[in-house]
Amino acid sequence: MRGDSFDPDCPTRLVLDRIGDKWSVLVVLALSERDHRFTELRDRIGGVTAKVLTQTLRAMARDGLLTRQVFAEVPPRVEYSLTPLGHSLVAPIMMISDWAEEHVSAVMEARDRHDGDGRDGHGQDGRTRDGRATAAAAGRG
Amino acid sequence: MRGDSFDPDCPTRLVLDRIGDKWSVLVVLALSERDHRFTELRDRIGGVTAKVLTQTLRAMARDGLLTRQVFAEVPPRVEYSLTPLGHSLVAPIMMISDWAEEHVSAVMEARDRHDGDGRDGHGQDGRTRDGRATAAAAGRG
DNA sequence: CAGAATCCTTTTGGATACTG
DNA sequence: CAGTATCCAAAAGGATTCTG
Repeated sequence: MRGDSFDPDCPTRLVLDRIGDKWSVLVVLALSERDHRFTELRDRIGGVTAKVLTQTLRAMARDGLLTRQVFAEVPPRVEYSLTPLGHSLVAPIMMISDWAEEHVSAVMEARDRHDGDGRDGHGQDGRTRDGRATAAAAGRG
Repeated sequence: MRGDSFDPDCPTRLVLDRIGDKWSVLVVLALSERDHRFTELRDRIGGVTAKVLTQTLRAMARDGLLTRQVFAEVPPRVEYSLTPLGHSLVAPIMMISDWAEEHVSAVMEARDRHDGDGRDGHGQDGRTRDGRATAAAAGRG
């Protein structure tokens, strides 16, 4: 048995929440190659605001995925790097990322197909279009 | 080169958004073993409301990850099953799920450590506690 | 059973201004 | 540079009620 990600009380859910955050994924990917400082991360990821990036980084640090090293220099410098735990997450995340990049066109096509589908039908979901799927029509009570 | 998940304009982001949705992950896991009808899914996943599950399923159907087969019976029956595209997502998602279940304790410990850390310090982020990290303190302005 | 509709609370997240 | 603080708009998400 693989587990109880299905159990809402299982802490695995919390972990999935963190991984499920899209920014976390991008942060892991960015840090997997080299460590970055704050602005580098923000610049690299693009589309993320300082506030959200800060939140993401804090949460990830709290979960032991990365460390935050402050250099008391002027101008200030803060380096973020993955912990071993964070590194262990790189491979799984890369698989997701790879999947996304590989199948993005298929998804977009499916989306177009679905969007343009409502024209002739009433936008249900295929399959019932020929009425063939109406099985039995009985139900036992 | 592995890609531009970093580019906010790249549709890969949209895909990551969908995958990043925690409910989608659980739906894929549930459907990876057998197809489910609506209530089965809701029951299995637990913690999800009908509204949110519906939204998730619609979005996933739109993206070609699953199909929704309506049986015109009474009582109504709707079966959800993964498409080949959806099936191709199972392996990557299982890796994530596996990671979560394997490292959940490490994450929780890190979280506890971090939470209890603020007692003696002022809750910054370690590393600077011994003042050792203050490098150079010069900066060339 | 499988949702749709409505309402409402909570969370998320962006823009802006400010700080050490 | 690396954030923090504040305000505010948008979206997510839950509870409830209703329907075919």
